[in-house]
Order: sequence, then C-alpha cells, then structure tokens
Amino acid sequence: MEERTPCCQQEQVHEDLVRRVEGRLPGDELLYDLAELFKMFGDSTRIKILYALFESELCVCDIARLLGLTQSAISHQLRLLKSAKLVQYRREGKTVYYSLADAHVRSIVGQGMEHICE
Amino acid sequence: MEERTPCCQQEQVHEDLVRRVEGRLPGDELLYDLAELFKMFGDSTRIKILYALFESELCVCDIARLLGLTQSAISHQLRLLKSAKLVQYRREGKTVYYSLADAHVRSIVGQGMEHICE
DNA sequence: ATAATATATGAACAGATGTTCAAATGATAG
DNA sequence: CTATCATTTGAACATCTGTTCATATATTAT
Repeated sequence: MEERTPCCQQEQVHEDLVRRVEGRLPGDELLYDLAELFKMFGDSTRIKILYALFESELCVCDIARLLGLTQSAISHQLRLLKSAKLVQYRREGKTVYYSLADAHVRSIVGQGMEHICE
Repeated sequence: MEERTPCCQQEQVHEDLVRRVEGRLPGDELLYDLAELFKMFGDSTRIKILYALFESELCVCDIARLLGLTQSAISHQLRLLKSAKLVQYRREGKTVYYSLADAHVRSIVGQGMEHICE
C-alpha cells in the first residue's frame, strides 16, 4: 500500500525492486516443469479421472464408461497422468488397473476445490 | 490389490463399483470450474507472474520487464488471473499494482513444487 | 498356431490458448 | 481542451491440446 515512484517509461523504474524479485524467482526450467504439472489438473477429463481414482483403483474401460468417452481417449489421458507421476498402474492379465500415485494429488486438488468453493 | 472379475466387454463389468464411484463424483459443473482454476497455473508465464507476486506487489510493466514480454501479453494474463480470483489490483494514478488475492495460491503452488521436487 | 479381448499408439482434425500488433480507455499534467 | 503515459481490449495468427478413428501390442484361451 505504500506510495512508490512511478514506473514504466524510463530506465529508472522500480528497477531495484524488479531486480530483487528476479533474483528470487526459481529457474525457468523449474517453473516450466511446474506449469506442466498443473496442466495435468487443467482439463476436466483428467480431473474427473483423478477424482474417480480418489474412490477406487479402476481399469481403463471402467473409467471410459464412467466418463462416457472412448477407451482410447482415456488411455491417452492416463499416459499423460502417468508421465506426470500422478497415477500408477498394475497389470492383471489383460486388464490394467490405475490408481493414484502420490498424496500430493489429493492435497493439490483439495486446495483447488477449497478455492473455488469460497 | 484384490482380485476382481474381469471388466470390459459385457454389461456386468465392475458395474456396481463404477456406479458407486459415479455417485461420489462432484458434479460436472464443479469439476469443470476446478479444471478452469488449474488451467491458470498451467502456463509458465502465469506461474512466473504468481511467483513474482509472492515477493512483492508489482505493476504491469514491472512484470512485463521481469518476464521479457510485452505489457499487452502481461495484461491479458493478469485479466485471466483476476477472473480466477488469484490476483487483485489497486490503482494509483496511471499505474495499476497487482498482488496475490488469496492464501490458497501459495499453498497450491507450494504443493505442486513439492511434487516435482521429489 | 489363431481368435478374442484390454490396452496402447499414431495420425488427423477441430477447437482452445498465448502472443503480438494496433487501437481504445483511463488518469494526470499543462 | 490537448498531450502523455500506463493499462486494457480486440483481432489475427501460429501453436498446442483433446478427441476420434484405425491400427498395433500384449495377454489369455482354444
């Protein structure tokens, strides 16, 4: 809330402030990876899959039936979730069962839900 | 890990399980909104903006300079973050200062960072 | 071996997203 | 009023994303 010298047009901006903030930012690569992680939560199909897995381990076609999408679509999404280490799987004969990989998933989704329910 | 009857081809699948899970899923609209929220975190420009605002309130052109993007690009992104209630702003003359809106932002981003740093 | 079934993968396409450029709005100073 | 500056907005465009369809792989049974 404190007053500050104005900003944009010349070199002497909030130059020192900007530089200080810049010094504290995590590296570009890390921030890129973080955005990639959140992209996984940023699609309603994938969010539904994760919520479903909150309740129970499920096979690919269970999820497909649950969401009303093709098995192929679900499989593509599961591959993404797997690559982000949000889900894991086990094979049982022809069937592959997926489940949550990690406790962070619940807490991230939970915090998000809290935010929108306020 | 328990064995189960197989799944996909007929009606009698994991039908009861699927129905139980279905009953516990939040409504489509809520899940859609949740995905929309996480989309906000799913872009490295916006993640950088949020991280910058962890450090300090900043004006639009500070952020533009910090990220090396046009002020227009930042403004577009801030509009999205504002509509998701992740940032707030105050006007001071010609300048508009943005800051974080809400404690959830830090905890969501923090949990995400923990996940990828494991 | 072949057939049947569950899942995975690749290509293609429509729709969404992020940036830039140009122009508009809002605020202050003269 | 006009001029100037910070920000916002709209349009255009290239890129990315999610789905479907067709096909491939993997497992089991015959």
